[in-house]
Amino acid sequence: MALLKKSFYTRKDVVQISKELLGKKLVTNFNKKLTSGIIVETEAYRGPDDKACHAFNNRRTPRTEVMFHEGGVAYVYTIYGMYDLFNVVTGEENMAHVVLIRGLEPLEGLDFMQLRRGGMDIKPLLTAGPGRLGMALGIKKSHSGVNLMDNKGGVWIEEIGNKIKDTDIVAGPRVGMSTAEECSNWPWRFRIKGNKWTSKPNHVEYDL
DNA sequence: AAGAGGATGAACT
DNA sequence: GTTCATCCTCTTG
Repeated sequence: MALLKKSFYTRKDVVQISKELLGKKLVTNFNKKLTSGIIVETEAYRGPDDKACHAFNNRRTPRTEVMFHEGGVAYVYTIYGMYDLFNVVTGEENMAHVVLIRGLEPLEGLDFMQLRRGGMDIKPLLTAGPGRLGMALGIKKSHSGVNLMDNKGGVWIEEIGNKIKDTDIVAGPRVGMSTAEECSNWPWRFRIKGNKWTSKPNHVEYDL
């Protein structure tokens, strides 16, 4: 097992990190239930100048506080009352940069994922979409702030030598940005081209 | 195949 | 009281 190191997470360019997270292996291990998958879709959020980010303009609240932590921890929050979305905190301390994980290709613990998803068949709907993959992996809001660079918190990310080339990545606008105006058009949503385990594109996408 | 509406709760104003 | 970085089910064509 090769855990991603701090030097990966603390770089300044959250968009670059978003692209590099594609092809990495995300693992959870709660109560001896090991589940894992390849990250196939990500979305970048940049606090200081990104209206779509919870921490826009460096706004600190009890919820966003963890985003200002040094890179390498998890940021998890509940949306619409029912879904816990998993984000990776990046950048140096006091930089509110995060990457939302939106799609996962299942690798291990498929049976646990199915159980957590109500006995659903093994098909893309099992883990395509941030709410779905959070549920399949058993990630909850209480995991916000856990360290991703060791396996003590039950959540971590591994390097498995699966390098994704720029030509295998497509970019597109982000989702759910009704109040974010011009920021909603920033092409900061990345997916592995042709991968079936991602959520559906909502707009035109283009090659890098 | 595509769209509408409901479920549901925490954070913020 | 309003706002959500969502998902699921039920409807229509």
